[in-house]
Amino acid sequence: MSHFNFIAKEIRSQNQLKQLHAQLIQNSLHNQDFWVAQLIHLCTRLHAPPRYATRVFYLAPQPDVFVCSNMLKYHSQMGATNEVFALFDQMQEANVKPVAFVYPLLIKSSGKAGIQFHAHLLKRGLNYDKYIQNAVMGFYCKYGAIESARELFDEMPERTIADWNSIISGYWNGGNEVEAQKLFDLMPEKNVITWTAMVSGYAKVNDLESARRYFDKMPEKSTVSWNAMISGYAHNGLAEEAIKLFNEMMSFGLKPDETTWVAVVSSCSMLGDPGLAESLVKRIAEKGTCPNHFVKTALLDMYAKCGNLNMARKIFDGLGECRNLVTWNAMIAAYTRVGDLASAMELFHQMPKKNVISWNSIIAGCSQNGESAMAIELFKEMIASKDLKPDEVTMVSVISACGHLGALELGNWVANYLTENQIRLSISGCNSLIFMYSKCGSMRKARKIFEEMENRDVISYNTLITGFAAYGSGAEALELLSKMKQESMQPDRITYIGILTACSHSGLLEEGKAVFKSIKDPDIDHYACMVDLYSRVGKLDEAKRLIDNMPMHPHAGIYGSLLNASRVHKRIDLGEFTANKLFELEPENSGNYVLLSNIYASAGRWEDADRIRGLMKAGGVAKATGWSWVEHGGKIHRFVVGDHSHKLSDDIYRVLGEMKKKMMVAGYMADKSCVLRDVEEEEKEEMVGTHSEKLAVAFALLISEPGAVIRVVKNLRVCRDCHTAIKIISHLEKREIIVRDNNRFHCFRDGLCSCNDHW
DNA sequence: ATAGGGTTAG
Repeated sequence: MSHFNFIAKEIRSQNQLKQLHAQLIQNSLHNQDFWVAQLIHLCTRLHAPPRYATRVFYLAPQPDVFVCSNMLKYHSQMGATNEVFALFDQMQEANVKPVAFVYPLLIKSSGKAGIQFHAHLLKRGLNYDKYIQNAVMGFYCKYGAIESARELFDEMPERTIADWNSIISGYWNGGNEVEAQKLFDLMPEKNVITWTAMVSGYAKVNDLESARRYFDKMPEKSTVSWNAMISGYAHNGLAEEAIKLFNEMMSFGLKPDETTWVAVVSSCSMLGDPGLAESLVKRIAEKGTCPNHFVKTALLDMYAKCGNLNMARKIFDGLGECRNLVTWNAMIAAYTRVGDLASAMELFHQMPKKNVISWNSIIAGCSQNGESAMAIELFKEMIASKDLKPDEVTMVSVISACGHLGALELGNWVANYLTENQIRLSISGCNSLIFMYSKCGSMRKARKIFEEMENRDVISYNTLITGFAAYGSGAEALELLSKMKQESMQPDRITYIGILTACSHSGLLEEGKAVFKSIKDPDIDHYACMVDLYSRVGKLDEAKRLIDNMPMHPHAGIYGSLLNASRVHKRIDLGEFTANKLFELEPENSGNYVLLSNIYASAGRWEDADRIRGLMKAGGVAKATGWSWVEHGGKIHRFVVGDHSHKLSDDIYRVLGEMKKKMMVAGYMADKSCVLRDVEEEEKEEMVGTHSEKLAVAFALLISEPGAVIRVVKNLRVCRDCHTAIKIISHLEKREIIVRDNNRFHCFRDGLCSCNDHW
């Protein structure tokens, strides 16, 4: 027996555990209470799967108090509350009198019902066992009832170091740095646990300098202390620091344990460096550490973030019964990161249990992969089930989805949900609200959120500036820039892109030039904005000169502005030049062919126009599919050219027909005669009017209150024909129509559009 | 037997 006892202490992996198990069977020791208790103890230490642990438990014909207690501890560690209490009931039925140490476990497992359990213990007079007292205190700390914990602490006739440590951790738990510090200074005697609690406490409130100060001052350090410091760095995104400290730990000849590896591996995930990942895996193998499921999950995440999805999936599959919520969530996030929503969705539906992070992962995944409507549907599903409360992360994704859709009704509903459910937003949460209102064209509300924020970061400014830029409010954008300077907030490259775009959309040439001059290191995007600005105000030769003199290679976006301006100003020479550059840079973009063809057409050079159209067809260049949508009744109604899929399709076409008739009668089509020349039937159909924009506007006319503002969103640029048509509709129907395309707003009122585009 | 460190989402 002593021989096996020695072996038991050396067991470090589940495989070794199974070997020991086999040996016990050979020696017919496997069903003795002592050994069953030992095996269960090892299951707890090694996080063995529940199926195995349960099998071991049933080996004992009549489990004694130790077998039961160890099993209870196992269940407690696995968070299997039901099993903990079922076993406790069993023990009472079998008259196995629980030893004191079972009670702390029961308190831990009883969750928020622990308070009743405490009463139960008081009744039985068990309250004065020092372990139970400590456990009750720990319970109060865990659920944030720090005052009750303190009451117990103060009433204690004598306090152990463990009691001091518990109460200090309790204060750290609630982020109460001051009180934790006070008690630490008051403590008559401290141990390594006390010091480590201080390190991890400061790390928790993101004060890594103080954490490090305590870490360096510690009279002795355990592996846990090192882990606390390394994880502290990892949690705060300081991956390099974490790895540096880990190397230092190794140079002291200390042995890293699983927790160390978890922190180091997760730091490596942040860096996304596949080479580092590979060397790390090698080091883990060299050290002979057998990765537990924490390490494996961290490795899974690391492989996924370093681009090796196959390896990640292999670990996921290999984890089998050890898969938990975190593993599933990590794998789902891995798929959404590469845009594989189908696989992510499949896993999401397969997972046996979900938590807030599961929902957040899938909602954010949809939101970031262009499936905003799906993100909102999932959110509705989440709150309908009522067993999980959305948090700020959920809301940020949902708010951002509303923004992408331009769905103001939904956005307002979500904002209401925030106040009703008292979800506080941090800076980035408020930023997402600014983004949402900006994208919905509600600049007044966007500004209000901005102004009511207690603290703002550069992203707050950039988001609002970008909003004003899209809305064509150059003056407001410039005002924000000077406000930034007043408040000594440093503008970054995004700020300047926003400001220059704003100048461009408002035709503020001199202001734009001055800002451009003030940028220290303008990059290619700033040049692109300037080319756009010159182009829009009609200074095409200056735009060309800027392109010729810029210190970097121009990209497609730069020529794009100039090509469009060449069409507006009928500059065939520049149009040909820029179009040819663009055919080289992005041969599959149909827009460039269409633009050049239109330049020729407007000059009456039909043969050239046809030649370019032919070139496009020969090159197999397909037009990008455009769609438009309207928000109504909390739903998104989407349309494509010639769409008949909508429920109200017949009515929509009726309204559209009426519009067309009115337009024809009023003679609006006259100036468009050039486009109604000899074209193919299919093309004519498109030009006359079943564009997605027109269908969306017709739908909005059909369902909205008379006189109400119509809001339409288009995924691509609003096309020229539609622009003209919507102008006319706004005049005929006396309606304000706001159309948002991929980068700006067109506000149509009484036959005019707010944008400076010359079609 | 009680107290300190762990993986996932914006």
